[in-house]
Amino acid sequence: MTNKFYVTCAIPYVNARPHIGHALEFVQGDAIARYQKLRGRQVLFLSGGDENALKNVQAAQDAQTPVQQFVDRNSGLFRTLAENLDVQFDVFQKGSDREKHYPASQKLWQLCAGSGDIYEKEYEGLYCVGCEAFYTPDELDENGECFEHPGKKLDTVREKNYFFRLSRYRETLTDIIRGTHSGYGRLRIIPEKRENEILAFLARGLTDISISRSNERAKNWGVPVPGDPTQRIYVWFDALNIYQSGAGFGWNDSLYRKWWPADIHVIGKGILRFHAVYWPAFLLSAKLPLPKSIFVHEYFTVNGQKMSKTLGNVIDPNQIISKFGSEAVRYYLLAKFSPFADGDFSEPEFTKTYNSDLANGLGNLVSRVAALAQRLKITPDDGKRTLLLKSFGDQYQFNLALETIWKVIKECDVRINERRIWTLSGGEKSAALDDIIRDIRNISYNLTPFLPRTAGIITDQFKGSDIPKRDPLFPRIG
RNA sequence: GCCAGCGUAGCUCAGUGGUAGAGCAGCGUCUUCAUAAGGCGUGGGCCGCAGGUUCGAUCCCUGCCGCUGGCACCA
Repeated sequence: MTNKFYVTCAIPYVNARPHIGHALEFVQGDAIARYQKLRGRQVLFLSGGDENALKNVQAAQDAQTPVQQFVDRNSGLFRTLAENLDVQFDVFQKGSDREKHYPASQKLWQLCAGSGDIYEKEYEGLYCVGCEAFYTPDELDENGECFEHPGKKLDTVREKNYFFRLSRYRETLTDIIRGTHSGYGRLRIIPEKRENEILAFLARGLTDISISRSNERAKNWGVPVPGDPTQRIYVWFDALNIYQSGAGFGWNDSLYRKWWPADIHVIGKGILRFHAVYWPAFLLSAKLPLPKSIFVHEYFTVNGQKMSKTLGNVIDPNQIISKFGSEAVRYYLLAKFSPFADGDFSEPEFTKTYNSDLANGLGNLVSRVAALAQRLKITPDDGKRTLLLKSFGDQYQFNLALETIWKVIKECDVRINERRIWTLSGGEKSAALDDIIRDIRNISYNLTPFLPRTAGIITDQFKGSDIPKRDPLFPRIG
């Protein structure tokens, strides 16, 4: 078995600021990356910025900022969020990077073209000049006009585009996702309900998709189509390829061969089709290896309502982090939600969780044991560890993994009470504490993927024979 | 409209063809080593509604109501 593990987070659109949903995905990806490191694998963890979309150009115009400057600034916001959460990307690949990403996308295009899967076709659609976008009839109101610009007739526009022969890959993709293909390994979609959704989608048949835009429509922004300076590569064909371009594709073959294919793509449910159908189809066409799995998380509501700009309830994760600390945010996001169901983010619930689990649970246990251990000789850390999370790597159910760890915390509290350790003295007391401290060392070890900073502090505090008393890890709030 | 899933204690959720479970919140109590923390105990549920199958259904089937997701070029 290979010992490398390549994990990606989705490449966020950088036309707006990051919200709490981005924080969730970053933290999930980071926990997976750190877990695989804990298991001894060499890990590459990537995200990036989807910077070539037309929406970025429009948002930049609204902000009266040059496009490159705009996407650089907004990409920076996502990187800052990652840093604030202790999410350590090894690579943050920008889509506007002309040195690595542009040639990588053009290479993918040429490989697909070489397989005969790219062809020219007249595209005809209803174009709204106000939005500078095409619409399908069902996206319009009863007057056949777009919702943003009522009263404005849409134009029927014809344009030459390049199309990708997606239809050709329906059966192959179905077999690969089912795990019944003879030549390719299974592309696993987690959880199963999302796999079923994709299989149902494939069963209905596929039509070819447009993968380029005219310079005019693309506002001269994006990766030029190889051999046709009048067209730009459509953002989806281009953005997915960041997973490869960030790992050497098109500019460093040995690096690419070391890491590709991705072991897991962490994504939100809204972009599943692009990852489970389009992306593997592009790779099949290019005769490149396919990713091994796709982890699909769901979305947050805020106090019971959908997050939206118009409602003004978009949660800025940086504010929550500065109020509660990054470790508390990581804990809340990972422990208190099923990754496979929508969850409601509310600050009162956050505070409750913080106090009961982190302050009263983990933090208090660490404090009380450190106090009990004062002026005693404790058996130093022997480095022996038990991985409590053996089943975690299958489905990545962060909430269940943390529940398992918190059971051990509870058991420690119970043992301290039952044995009334504070009434013991001398060797009896040291022996009883040795037992508890072994568990605490084990807790911190198992906590590493989820709360890396806290795990580090506890490991350091409990490594020697003299255990220092320190300030509370999580001071109570309220 | 069609397809899939969900609807269980105040809150978040687990669960099984045979007297309903956990965590948090509440209440009582024990304890004092600890961040007024910890342990133990306890109250509280027509298991969405209406039928059906069954000796027996929260769990299986049907219908209805409510919510969520999918139904192609929408990050």
